[in-house]
This record gives sequence, C-alpha cells and structure tokens, in this order.
Amino acid sequence: MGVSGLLPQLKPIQNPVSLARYEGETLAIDGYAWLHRSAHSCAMELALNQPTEKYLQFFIKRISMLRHFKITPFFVFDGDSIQVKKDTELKRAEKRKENREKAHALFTAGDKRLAYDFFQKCVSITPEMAKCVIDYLQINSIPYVVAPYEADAQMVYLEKQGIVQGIISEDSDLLIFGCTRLITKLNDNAECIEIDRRNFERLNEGKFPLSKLSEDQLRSLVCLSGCDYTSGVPKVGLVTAMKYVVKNRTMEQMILAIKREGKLTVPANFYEEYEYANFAFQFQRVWCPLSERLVTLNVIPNELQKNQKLFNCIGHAIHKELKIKDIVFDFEDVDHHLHKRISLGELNPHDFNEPLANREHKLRLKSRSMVMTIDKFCTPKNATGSVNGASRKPTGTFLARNSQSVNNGSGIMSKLEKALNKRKLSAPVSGNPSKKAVNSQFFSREKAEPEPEPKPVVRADLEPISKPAYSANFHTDTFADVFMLDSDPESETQTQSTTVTPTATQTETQTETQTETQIDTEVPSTFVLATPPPANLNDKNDNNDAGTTEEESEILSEFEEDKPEDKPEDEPEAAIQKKEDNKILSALRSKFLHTGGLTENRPTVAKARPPLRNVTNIMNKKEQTSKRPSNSLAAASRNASRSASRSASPSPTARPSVRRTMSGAINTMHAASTPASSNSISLSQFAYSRKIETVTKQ
DNA sequence: GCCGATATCTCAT
DNA sequence: GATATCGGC
Repeated sequence: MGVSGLLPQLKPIQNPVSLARYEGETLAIDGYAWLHRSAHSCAMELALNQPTEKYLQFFIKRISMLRHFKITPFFVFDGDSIQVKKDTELKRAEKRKENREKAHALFTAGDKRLAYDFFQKCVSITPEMAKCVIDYLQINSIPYVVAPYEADAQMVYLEKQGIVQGIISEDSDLLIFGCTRLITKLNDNAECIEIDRRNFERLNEGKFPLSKLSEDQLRSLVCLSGCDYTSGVPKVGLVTAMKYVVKNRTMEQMILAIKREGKLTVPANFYEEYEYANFAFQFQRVWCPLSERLVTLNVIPNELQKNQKLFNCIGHAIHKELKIKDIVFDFEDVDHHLHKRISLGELNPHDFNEPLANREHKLRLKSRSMVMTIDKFCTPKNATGSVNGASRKPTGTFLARNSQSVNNGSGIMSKLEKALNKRKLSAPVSGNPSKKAVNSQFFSREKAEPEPEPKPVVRADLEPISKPAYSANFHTDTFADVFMLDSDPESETQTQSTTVTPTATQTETQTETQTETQIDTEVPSTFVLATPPPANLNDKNDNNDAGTTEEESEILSEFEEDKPEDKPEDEPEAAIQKKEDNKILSALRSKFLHTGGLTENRPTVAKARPPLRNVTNIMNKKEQTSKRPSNSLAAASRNASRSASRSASPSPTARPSVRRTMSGAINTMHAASTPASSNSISLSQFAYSRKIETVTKQ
C-alpha cells in the first residue's frame, strides 16, 4: 500500500545500486514484506493450514545474499494494528475471507487450478509465521525486533537512533515517517534502488518540487492524495495535492482553498483523518532496543503530552498495573517488561496474554499428538472405559470392544474418522506454475547466462555501480541445515537439497550438544529454541479458519488431559492378537499421516514417531512459565529516567556513542530471548519433528 | 494533453 | 507497486 504514485514521482532521485554498496552496514528489513513475498510460493499450504518451510527458505536465501555482502540484516516485524488502521485491516481481512471461501469451494469442487489463484489472494501473514522466522534468526544471532505496532515506524526509529544505516522496504510510507535511506526493489541479483532523502533537494522544479516542502507539508501532501491513514480528497492525486500544499501553509487553509474553488468535495471526516494520520506518522509507539522501553518515534512536544486524540492514534500501551492496552500518558505507567517480551517475539503482539507459537511447531505438535491419539484409541481402556485412563503405549493390545467402536460410529473412533476425512480435503495439489526466465529489472541481464558481465548504469546523473553485480548463485541453507537436522540412521535418508553442504551424520542426542554447524552463521552452543509451544493446543484464539477442526480439538484436548502417570499397565495378551493390533495401528497411522497434510507420498512412519517425553515435557513446563518471575522489571524502571531523554531525537553528534553500544544492546536482547530453560524445548526436539517429514519425503 | 481512476500483472517456486 | 488503459476536464 503506502502512498500510491509517490515512487514514480521520485524517479529522478532513484539510484540503482548493488548491495555491495552497503558492505559493513546494518540494514533494517521489513519482515512482513518478505513474508508476503515468500508466501506466494506456499499460498495453498498456508491457507489449508499445512506445514511448509518455503517461506522460511526465502528468508534463508535472502539472508545468505546479504551476508555475502557483509551486510547485517536487522529484521523488523509488524506488531499490533493501530486504531487508525483497524478499518483498513478489517476490510482486508474480509476480502481474504471471501477469497478463502471461494478457494475452498473451488478446491472441493475439483477445480484446483482456479482454487490455487484464489489461495494466492487469501494469504494472511500471521505472527506465528513471523515466529518461525524469528526462531531461525535467533539460532543465527541475527538481530530482530517485533514492533509494538507498525514496522515502518519502528524501522525509521532504528535509523534515527543510528542502529541501522538504511531500510530495505517496498513501502514509500517510510519516507513520510522520516526515513533517510530507503532501499527498494531488492532482487535476487542483489540489485536495488536507493532513495536518499538528502536528494529531495534535487527535486526543486517541475510539477513535483518536493524540495519546497517541509516535513509538515510532506505529510499534508500524502494525506490529501490518500495514504494508509487517510482516504484523501477524491480526484486529488499527488500532483494536484502538491499545488495546494505549495500555495497554502496549513491544512486548514488548503481545505478552505479547495472549498472556495468549488470543484472538489472534501469528505466530512477528512480533517479528522488528517489529524490522526499526522500524529501516527510522527509519534507512533515504537520499541527502543537500547533503553528497552516503549517510546515514541519522535518526542511528543509538551503541549501535546496530555492530548487524548494523539494517544489514541499512536498505539495503546500496556498499563503496568491494569495489564490492559489503553491510553497511557505517563511513560512510567507503561509495562515495559511485557512490551519487551512482545518485542522479542515471546508474546503474541495482538494479545499479550498469549505466548507466540512458531507456526510450524504448532502444526507439527498437533500432527504428532494426532498419531499418539490414534495409538491411545487403539489400546485397551480401563474398567470405566475412560479415554483418559487408556495407555498410550503403541504396543498396547487392540481389544475387540475397541474394534467395535471403530465401526459403530458413535465412539471416539468415528470422531477420528471424521477428522481424517476432513483432512483428506487438505491433500496437496501437484503441479507447478510455469517458470519464466528471470530478467534483471535494472541491468537487463538474464539470470540464465552462465557468467554474465554486469552492464553499467547508463544514466549520467546516477552513481555507477563500482562492483560487479551479484550473481544469484550463492550458498543456500535448507531448512534442515538451519535447524541442524541429523540424518536418520535407520532410514539412511539424506536431506534433499541441491546447494546444501551436507552435515555429518549424527544421532539425535549428539545433535542436542552440537556446537558447530555447516551453516554460514554461528549457532550458540547452548541454543534451545525459545519458543514456548502453544500453551493449549486446542487454541481458541487460532484465527485461521482452515485451522483445527472441532474434532481435532476434541481429540487434542483429550490428549492433553492424558497424563502418563495415570496409566495402568497393559494386561498381557496373546502374541497373535498383538501382531494383529500392530497391523491395524500402522494402517491407521499411515492413513492419518497420508491425509494429514504433512507431506505428499507419506509412507508409514511408525519409527519416526517422536518420543512422548517431548510433548509431555512441554505441557508440564507450561505451568512453570507462567510462574517465572519477571527479573527485568527492575532494570526497566532503572532505565526509566535515562531513556526518557534518550528517546528524544538524537543529535547527529550523539549517534556515534549510540552505535558503540549497539552490539551490546543486541547481545543483551538475544541473551534475554534465549534459553529461559523452563519454557524452551530443545533443538533436538524441534529437529525431531522435522525429521519425521524428512524421512517421509523419501 | 494532463491527471486520476481502474484493471491487470508481478511477486515466489 | 508498476504498468496500461480509459475517461473527464
């Protein structure tokens, strides 16, 4: 979205450059923008709530490219939506819902090709997907932050603080927020377009004399023509808006002028929209990773410090005592600790009462517990027939009465059948959209050429690219590499990859203590994923329509209640019957897994079933998490007075000192986000869940 | 001819 | 978001 038509107007100061230009620098990256782009490759899996690693692979590829140029990426993810934008968000969500329904209808009707088109249109990027990327970033010590509200404001804040030296984004809004160096249109050949705010002065004539505008007028300009926060005045584009802005000092005067002319109609709520937008562009709440406090993009002037309107549209803060998001005038009343946990990706930015779960974890945990649940249903029940009393051991016997319950349609097995049948609809579609030759947008170079010579930039007014353009043939980690997946000793399978450096074969326990990897980034030796798994697998807040079915939820919740210590030992049974039971069990598992949407062509995976302790550990540890004392609270309040002054726009001379403390701040950030041992699951546990898929892909 | 509105394509694999 | 096309002025 952003400001429609702004980038074409800035054509004269668009500078085609190579990433090589940014060597040694840290650049902010709009994480959701990349998620959106990457989601195109797995729209269907996302819409059908199936596991996928494709979006993460896009990040891995791009990060690898940045690292090739010795650029440090600083990822910024969107947080909650601010009030001003809620309407837009609702409309978009509504549209996605419509498309999703169409896609589902087409899919079930068998028109998979058309369904695919609609799946592309209904992709919604969730914080859970961001969390999957965040887990990767943590492993590789790549800095990131989840913004309290919009990533745009957060990225500009990082730039203002000297934490990053530029912003990679497709969004022209950034310039209105005050971004100095915007890097857009980054492609796989490391080519991009730089727009430097300092070049605005070169736009001093013609129909779009941007250099004549103050920051205030720039905001008026985009508000008049329409931006994310205002729908603008109908029939007014950027050029027309420019005329009014140049001629009139204030928005009030512009509106009067428009009304006087009588050709255009100013919408009744326009001025209010403008006021809100003006506040949101300047004072939106952002997270400061240096002071570890929730601050505002720019310091709120004294006369506005109790302005209700302003505080309503810059994003609410969590109140320290009330523990609700609301207008909080006093920065000392803000719960900076909770905001820190949001910024680290520990808590769901839309609902800070919920831990943020890694999408892929969540789906795999669900799938695994389904397998275990199947086992449970197929084992003898205790005297009362209670499901919760049944043993989960897969070697349990399959009694005649259980067999009946499969067929009589009234028991749990029929629920399971229903769940399985529903999942059948989720079977992935084969077929690949046609591939096209990738041409360079800026250098007319074809990717297919073996070692192409970079063509020089022809335009005389632009800085030429000194280094040869980057070849897209760089090392790419696979998902399996990234998470240090071991190969399975039993199946002798290897990770599928064309570019991967294969890791040495290790056992699962070795993986747990592994300190080095083949990936191009260092992994902390003590790393464990700081992802608390979903507190409750039967998550009522799962906002994905295509998510857990009621049946699944029931099964899952039953599974959760099922404590191992409650289980009575199985009665000894005849060996023949046992053999028969196992047959049925494996048939069921294979049926479930084949239709469970994990991967295509999935064989029976009895051996890949994860150890129960993984899940039970996680479940048991959930309680401890909530009891964990907040040890950073004191530190946060200690920083209070200091950061208040820091949050002021730093003078250019103050920046070097800020920069010096950067690495320290980021390290602190990561130390805080890494092994809170009580709520973490081990890497091998995560890797194990991945192994199931690797094995079954063969 | 200029400008804004609208439709369509593009991303990714 | 970019581009092409259309229609109003």
